[in-house]
Formats: sequence, C-alpha cells, structure tokens
Amino acid sequence: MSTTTPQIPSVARPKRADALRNYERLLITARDAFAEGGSATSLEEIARRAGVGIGTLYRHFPNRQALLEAVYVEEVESLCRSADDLAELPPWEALSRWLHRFVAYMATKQALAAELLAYVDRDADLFQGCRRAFYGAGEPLFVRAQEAGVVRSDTGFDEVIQMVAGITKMPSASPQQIERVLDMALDGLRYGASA
Amino acid sequence: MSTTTPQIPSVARPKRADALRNYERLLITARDAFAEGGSATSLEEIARRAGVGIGTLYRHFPNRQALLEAVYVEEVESLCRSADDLAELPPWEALSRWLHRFVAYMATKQALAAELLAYVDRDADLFQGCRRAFYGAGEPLFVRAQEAGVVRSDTGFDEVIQMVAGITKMPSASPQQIERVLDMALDGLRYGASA
DNA sequence: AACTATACGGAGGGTACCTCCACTTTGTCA
DNA sequence: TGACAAAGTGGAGGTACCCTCCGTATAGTT
Repeated sequence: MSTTTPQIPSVARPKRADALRNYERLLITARDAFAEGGSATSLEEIARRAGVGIGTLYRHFPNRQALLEAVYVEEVESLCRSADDLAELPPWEALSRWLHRFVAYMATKQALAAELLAYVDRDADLFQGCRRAFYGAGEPLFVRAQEAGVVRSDTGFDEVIQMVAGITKMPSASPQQIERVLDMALDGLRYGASA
Repeated sequence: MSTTTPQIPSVARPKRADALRNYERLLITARDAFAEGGSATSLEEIARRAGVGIGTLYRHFPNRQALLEAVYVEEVESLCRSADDLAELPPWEALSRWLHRFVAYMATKQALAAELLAYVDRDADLFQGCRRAFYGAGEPLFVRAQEAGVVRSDTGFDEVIQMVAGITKMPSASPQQIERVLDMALDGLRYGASA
C-alpha cells in the first residue's frame, strides 16, 4: 500500500547539503511556530528561531504565501503517509485511528488554512491536490474496513469525510469534546455492519 | 413594522458636527474601499480618500478592527432596515426581494467577515447581535408570506436562512449563477403552498 | 466675543515583508 | 588535492502599514 501514497505537486527540495539542511530546519521551525502563534508569527522570527538569516529564508520561500503553502503541503503529506503505518492493524482499528489523526491535524491547521485561503482561492490546485491526497490515502482504509464487514455498507468515503470535516469545525470545542464526538460518529459508522 | 428593526450594539456616533461629518465620510469611504479591495486596503489610503488625516481616522476608530466592525455593523443594519421598504409589497414579493438583497450583501462582505473572524471569534457579541438583527428583520417577512399561504408551511425561517447562507457560499460562482440558484431554491419554498 | 471642550492632521516610532548584493561554502573536475 | 564555478548565505536597508502623540484649529456655549 505504500505505493498508493499520492503525491501532491510536492515541494522541490534544494540540492546542496547545506541548503537542504536549512530548508528543512525552516520548514520544521515554521510548522512549530505557526502551531503556537496561529500563523501570526513573522518571517523574521522564524528565520531567527531556525538560526538562519532572513535572506536564506527568502531564497527558499520567495514570499510568505510560499512558506505557508510548503508547511501545509508537508503536513498533508505527512498525514497521508501515516496511513501506511496503519496497514498492519485490523481494518477498523486502522480506519478509526487515521480519522482521529485527521481530526487532530485539522484542529491545529485551521488558522493556517484560513490565511492561505486569503491568498489562493478555494479550488486552486493546492487544495485540489490535497483533497486528492486525502482520498488516496484514506479511501483504501475505508474500503478495506467495509469489505471486512466492520463498516456499514450503505455509505461512502465521501460522506465520512464530510461528516468528519464537519466535526472538526465544531466551534470552540475542546480537543476532548471533539474526540468524544468523533467516537460517537464512528460508532454510527459501525452500526448495522455485517460482522 | 418599522419599530421592529432590531438594534445591534449600534455604533455610537460622535457629537460635534464636523466630527460626525468626518465619521460618516470615513465609514462610507471604508465601505467602498473594502468592497473594491477585498478588505486589503490600508487605513492610510482610506483616510486619504476620505480627505481626512490619519489621526482623525484613529480618533474615530481606535484600530483597524474597530473600523472593520463599524463597516460590518453598518451594512447589517442597512440590510435590516431595508426590510421596512418592502412592507408595502405583496408578501411573496417582499420576502423574495429581501432574500435577494441578503445574498447580494453576503457576496460583497465575505472578505470583510473573513478578516473580522481573525480578530474576534465566531460567537462574539458582534456576530450574535448581527444574527439576531437578521432574524428580527427577516422573520416577519417570512411569517407574513407563510400566513398569506404563498410559502409552504412545513418549514421555518431558520431553515430558509441556512439554505440561503449555503447558497452564498457557493465557491467561485458568478453573481448571475447565484441569483439563478437562489430563484430555484425560492421556487422550492413556494412549492406546495396553499394559495 | 471669549472660552473651553472637542476634534484635526501629520510627523514619526515600531514592525513586517521583501530585495539586493558582497561574501562564503559546496561539490566537481583536471 | 587544489582551484574554480555554481550555489547558497546573511543582513542592511527600502517600502508599506499600523498606530501614537501632541501642537494647532474649530464648534458650540455663555
């Protein structure tokens, strides 16, 4: 299943060793900084924290939008790749865990996505690609669970994603509440399954 | 019906004549500028266009958020007041026109609302108040139409607003498309009415 | 007309995004 | 291995934006 991991226009890494090092430090630092500061962190701050000059940051990411995009894509890819780890688990277990990760991911990335939407519009390649990636990674887990008879047969992956996406948008709910609601929703997904 | 127009924490106008003049010019200029530039316009630009100094702008609106809020509230109030103009019209005509205005309003104010949401959270007084105002203004039109038998009786104003709000969020649709979809949805609202 | 509370305007402080270019490092090829 | 070109680095500084401060001007009152 590892070959099914779909590739988004995946960001082209730089070639030289030092450049690659700096690139990845910047990406990680930016991810963490945005997670804390809700995407309000300045690029200067990120460069400083990553221990590189501001010029270096701009060599790798020509503007703020580019950095936001790169962080976003990186996270989506990581979430999709993480579906592979779950291939060994029983079908239900795998699907359920992945959806939990999906929700946790959305919780932290909402501010980032909101700012990105101010730059690019909703159906830009970026988001299209990410949606395709989500489907490519999650749908096999779903189908497997359905074929194993642990998920009701009268629904589709689309509906599940929409339901789960809706849950992530619950206004001002604590992470615990969201987890509980997700579990309830997932119980509904099992209800009436053949096994 | 003009007394039913609900008041949002309505912005307190300044007292002195010159101050009031400047205040309103700023508000109008800001509204137009945000409508064009999608809320990206700078406050300096707005002050310049309104023909006042930047200090004057800041005297009336202590920061960017305050100006955005004032424009937003002003527009909501205006939309709600406009329900009064429609009181003379036949019930269906009145409801239908007001919902069209609602959609047109949403189309232009989406960017503004998006930036506001970055400052205040979704269930702040601001938005609560605006929702109350919407209901106060629109529900009587709806009830009147329903009582006149030109709107089906098996639905409520909540549902209609949600449906219409959904239409306003149609991604990258032209104003004409939105109008057409709204008309179709409104036909659905009439379907099976008694008259 | 004099007076005072209110309002005006814009210079300037602080910070953010981004550009430019002199200098350094990496990797390659004779 | 050492020299050299290509690639990469860092930070001063340009421009724009938000906002503060305060000396000046004006509306409304007595």
